[in-house]
Order: sequence, then structure tokens, then C-alpha cells
Amino acid sequence: MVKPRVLFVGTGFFAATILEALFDTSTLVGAVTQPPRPQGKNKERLDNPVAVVAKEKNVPLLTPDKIGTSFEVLEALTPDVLVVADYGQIIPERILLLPPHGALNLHPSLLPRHRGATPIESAILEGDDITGVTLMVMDSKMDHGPVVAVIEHKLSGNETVLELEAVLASKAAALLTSTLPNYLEGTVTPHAQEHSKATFCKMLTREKGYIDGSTTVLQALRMYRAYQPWPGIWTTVTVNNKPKRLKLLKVKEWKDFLPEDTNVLFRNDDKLGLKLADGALIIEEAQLEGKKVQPAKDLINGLRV
RNA sequence: CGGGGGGUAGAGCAGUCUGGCAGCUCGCGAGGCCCAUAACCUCGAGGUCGCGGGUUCGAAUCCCGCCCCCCCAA
Repeated sequence: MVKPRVLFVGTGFFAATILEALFDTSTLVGAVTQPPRPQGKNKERLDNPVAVVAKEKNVPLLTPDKIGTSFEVLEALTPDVLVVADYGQIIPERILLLPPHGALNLHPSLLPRHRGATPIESAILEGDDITGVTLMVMDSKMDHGPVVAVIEHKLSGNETVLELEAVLASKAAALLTSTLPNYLEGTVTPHAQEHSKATFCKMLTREKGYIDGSTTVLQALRMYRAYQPWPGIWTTVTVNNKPKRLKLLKVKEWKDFLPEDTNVLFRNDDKLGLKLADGALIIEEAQLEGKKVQPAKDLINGLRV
């Protein structure tokens, strides 16, 4: 069988894992990814995961500011199909319709649940029992097209977003490579999503990681697992009469402990606690605004808890 | 020219505004107490107050320059 000519479009780790899998099972005519953005303290322009893999495998790499402007270039690559994962840009419909077999998208959730930018985080945040990866035909609306195939994944309730992303990425790669030939031969029939059951998730912001005394322990722990490494969970404390952000980098539940007349930040022996709505967290590592990461012991000493 | 916080004993921090004995908590050492302890008590060691210059009788503190760390924003 002739390997399909695939044009890959994606950006992050999830996408890069899929690109790697495609390398063996298809002819990659090109990889489109976001241009390198300045990041980190030195504002370095680092290659994203897809760019790294593409260079490693000698796949032609394209990094247009807007993919819509590259229509002619992409057309010249004569792909059979477009495979999109975690790209981070809206792709114009004329690009989606460019290859004879259209565009497929791998979305790390069980569509129509968690349409949008942060499906993996949302599954953890909402305490889903099960999630998965959906392979779908793209149409003009976001994560809206007919479903080609699905693979499920049961959640333990303890995984972090990074762990879950890694699992879903490899499942996505397996789902795509096993399904793509059948799709191209027309032996699988995509079926429409139940649009009435759709839920949507929005992009994350720093503010979403804020917790305080009105947050429940369950919420806080879900946020803690969903928001690593960014935006993380944080609260505010008063230092020298000024409010400061305290990033909570390592926490766990303070089991069997219900603080009553304590401050929001409190101490019990050598443990540092944060009082929440229905219990407390043990803070093991945190970072005060402008300071380095500190273990609980140093925070107790410095903050005079 | 992006906005801001910081550098003081091994660790984390006060003190700086308003110049006048180098402090706090922890750790470390010695001793004590105790059936016992990471608890408690007593004593002790440990400082180039980031670096350089200036003002002053006197600078961690005020002025000028420099180095380094971090938060936010992108």
C-alpha cells in the first residue's frame, strides 16, 4: 500500500508525539507550526516541540504567522490529507478543504465534551471519570465536525495534566495510525456529534489559579493537578502590610484536620497549613513573589507563621 | 528604554523611611531536664550587612555607579 501524503499542523508536546508516529506510517510532505515565540527570562526564541521533531526527521517545516497566508505553498505540497493537533490557530476553511481527503483533527477529549483550547485540564478540573481522544473531520466550527474514531482513557483522579497529556498523546498517535488508512479508503463513516451535549473550555489565565478560604479542598487539589506547570495555584499573603502572591508549588491534603480559629496560613508543629472552605492543605513548597522557591520550614521562619 | 520586589550568620527574614552597640526564628555546638523525644530550659560559636566609590565624628541605613536573584507583563 502506498503511504498517504500527510501535511501535519500542530505545535505542542501532544502534537509532536503524533508527528513522530506519522513519520513511520506516512509520507510527511510538511509540518506547519507556530513561529518561535520569545519565552523565558532571556526572551529566547526556542523551537516548539513540533519544530524540534520536524527538524530531527527532516520534514519540511513551515512557520507562518497566519496559516491562511500560506495557501499556495501548502497546495504545492499536494497532500492527501491534513492532520491537525494542538495548533493554536484557527485554520481557514479553504485550507481545510485543500487536500482531497480534507482535514482531520485529534482532540484530547471525548467530543462533544470539552471543545476548545484546554480539554485535558478541563477533564481533571471537572473530575471526569473518563476521558480520551477523538479523531474527527474538521469543519468551519471549532471541534464541531463528524467523529471518525474515539479511544477512551479512564482517569484515576490523581493524575496531573502533564501525565495525562503524555498518555493521551500516545493513545492519539495509536488511534491515528490505526484509523487513517481506513479513513482514506472510505471504509469508516464519520458520524455527527451530538451537538446539544457540547461543553466548551476556555484558555487558561493566571487568575484561574487563585485559591483562598472560599475554595474547597477538592477544588484546590483538582486545580493543583490541572494547572501544572502553568498557571499553577496561588493565594495571597500579607508581608510587611503588603499583599504578595504565594505560588503553591507542592501541596497535599491535610487529612483529618479541620482548622477552626486559625489564620488562613497556620502552623502545626513543623507543618505549614493553608485553611480552605472545608479543610486545609499542607504546603510543602511555595514561592513568595520576588523570592525563590522555599520549603515549608523556611516559609515558617521567614513569614513568622 | 516594559512594571515591580529583593541581596544582612549555614537557612529564612526584621532593621533602612527618621544615620548612633548586628537583631529574630530555625539550624549547628556544649550542658541541663526527662522513662523518652523532632518537645522544653541554659550557655555558646558563627557577619566583608552583594561589589566599588562618595557624604559624615559616625553608614546595613543617605548619595552615585556596578553585579546578581526573583515576581509580573510579553
